[in-house]
Amino acid sequence: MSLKGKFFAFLPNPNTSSNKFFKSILEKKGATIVSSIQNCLQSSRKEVVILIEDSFVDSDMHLTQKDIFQREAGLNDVDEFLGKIEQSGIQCAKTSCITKWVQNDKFAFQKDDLIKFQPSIIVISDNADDGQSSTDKESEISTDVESERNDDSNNKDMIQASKPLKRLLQGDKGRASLVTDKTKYKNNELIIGALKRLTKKYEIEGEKFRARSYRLAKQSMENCDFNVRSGEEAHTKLRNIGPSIAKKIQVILDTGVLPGLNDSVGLEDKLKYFKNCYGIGSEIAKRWNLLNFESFCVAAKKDPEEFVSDWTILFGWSYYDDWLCKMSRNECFTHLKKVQKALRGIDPECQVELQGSYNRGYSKCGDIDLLFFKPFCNDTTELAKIMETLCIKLYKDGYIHCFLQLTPNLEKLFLKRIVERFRTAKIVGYGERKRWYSSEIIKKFFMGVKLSPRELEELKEMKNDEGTLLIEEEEEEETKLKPIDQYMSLNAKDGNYCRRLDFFCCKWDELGAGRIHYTGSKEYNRWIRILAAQKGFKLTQHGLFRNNILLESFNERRIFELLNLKYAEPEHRNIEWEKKTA
DNA sequence: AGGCCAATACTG
DNA sequence: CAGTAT
DNA sequence: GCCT
Repeated sequence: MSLKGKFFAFLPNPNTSSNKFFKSILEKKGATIVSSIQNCLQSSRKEVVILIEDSFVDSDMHLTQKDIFQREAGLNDVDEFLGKIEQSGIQCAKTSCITKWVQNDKFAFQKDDLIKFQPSIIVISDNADDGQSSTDKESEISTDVESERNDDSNNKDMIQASKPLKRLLQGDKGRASLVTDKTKYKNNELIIGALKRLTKKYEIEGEKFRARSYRLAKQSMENCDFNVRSGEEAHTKLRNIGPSIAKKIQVILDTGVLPGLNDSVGLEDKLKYFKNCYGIGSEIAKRWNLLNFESFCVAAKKDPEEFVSDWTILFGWSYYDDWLCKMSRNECFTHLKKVQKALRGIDPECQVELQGSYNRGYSKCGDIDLLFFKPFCNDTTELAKIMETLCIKLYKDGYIHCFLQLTPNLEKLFLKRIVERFRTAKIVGYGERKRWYSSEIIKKFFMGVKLSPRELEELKEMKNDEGTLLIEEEEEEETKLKPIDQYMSLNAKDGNYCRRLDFFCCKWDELGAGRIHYTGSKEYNRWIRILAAQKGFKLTQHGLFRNNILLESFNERRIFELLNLKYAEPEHRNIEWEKKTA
């Protein structure tokens, strides 16, 4: 297929990342991209095709969400503009037509590809129910978005929930007051600190809702603009502070220490020791603690079944210290390059991107999150196979040191290592287990990897990336594997740490939603999804929905727009950090 | 007394 | 389903 | 653990 002599223009915004990508596709085929839409109108060349982003075209091939379209395209009057296009006879199609052309290797319009400009009142006569309901839905959406916007500007729903978080996105005014409020009241600072620790404590113990209550109480304290003098005062004047927390506040004010917490610090640490191991969550940690285990070796002896049913715990134990240790951005990037290079030899069209804390600009990353996708490919099974092939290659190259999930193919390679770990742990019951793979095809790969000594040397010689804006995180004192458990350790003694590497894949059509999901942070995902739910949407890694109807999944910015949010760069999706730098 | 809850994928 | 993970 |  050659597109020589053909002209294309993208609307409403030619500079989105997806459109940039589409441009390069068309240019490769010989097409010319018209940057200014005014130009193509003036010259009134009929060979121009205008490509309009799918999300602005409804099922009847009419333009919807005109207000947003107008703003994004930088137009003064959409209707006037559309009139001109119609007059000149320029063809308009959905951007996704490119996908069709590429797949069929043919540039041609089919019957319903072209966007219609005549308002079709006729639709109703055909099938009253269908036509009616679908147009109803569209108008419902746009009016709702509209009314949300009005609400926001009146600051109505801002006061209700997650006030500090909303303020974060509101610019500098809110931030400044947040800071001055905070530092003025000494009592409150003390109480907030205590509530924060209690929240963390209950999170470790897996007490989801109790933790939530403390979190909400903490937020109330943070938004409180007077000095709290008694527990009773806090209870009556603030939301989310009930009798129990009020009582604790009173004790803090009286004695300066928080009740119950100092006593249970021991418990907290014991649970943490187990929970820090990959594969151990709050439930197993609690159980082992109740059984008075204080080390993995005791657990291995007295509760070997747990290790046989979830063998990944063995590797969590083996790499305990390494996996708690964070790496530099440079190292993260080196891992990406390594994977990318291997991927080119397997499927050059497949692409891979860093997500997670790296993407959010952290100077230290706990793991490497890689997202795989392939232009126009919506077949995750195909992606899964590519990833599996890649894993096999990287394992044979000595880069991958362990898998935390297996397919039959990977099991063949890796079984020896699992057996070796069981022997070292002196656990015998593993022989009864017949298979160690979970399913034929897996779509997420979790593993442990190490750079080669040579790559590590190169890394050391690299310049620091201090020049860029980096986000530092306060260091937490790390728990170390106890000496008694060291016999299983495969932790680095030479500075070459084992790193956690995750492969995810994503359908091409869901790239935007997938990026939001895997970029995180966890807290940000929670926050934005609650917000979405409050506005009647549902946000997942597969897209933004309303009444289970997909509204958008490809275009990241548009998801923000539909939620009436300003686009947040990944660096601004870090809740704790945003608060601190406010 | 019962709801609150991010939403989802994978394993046994 | 519970548990752990992202 | 707080809210309804």
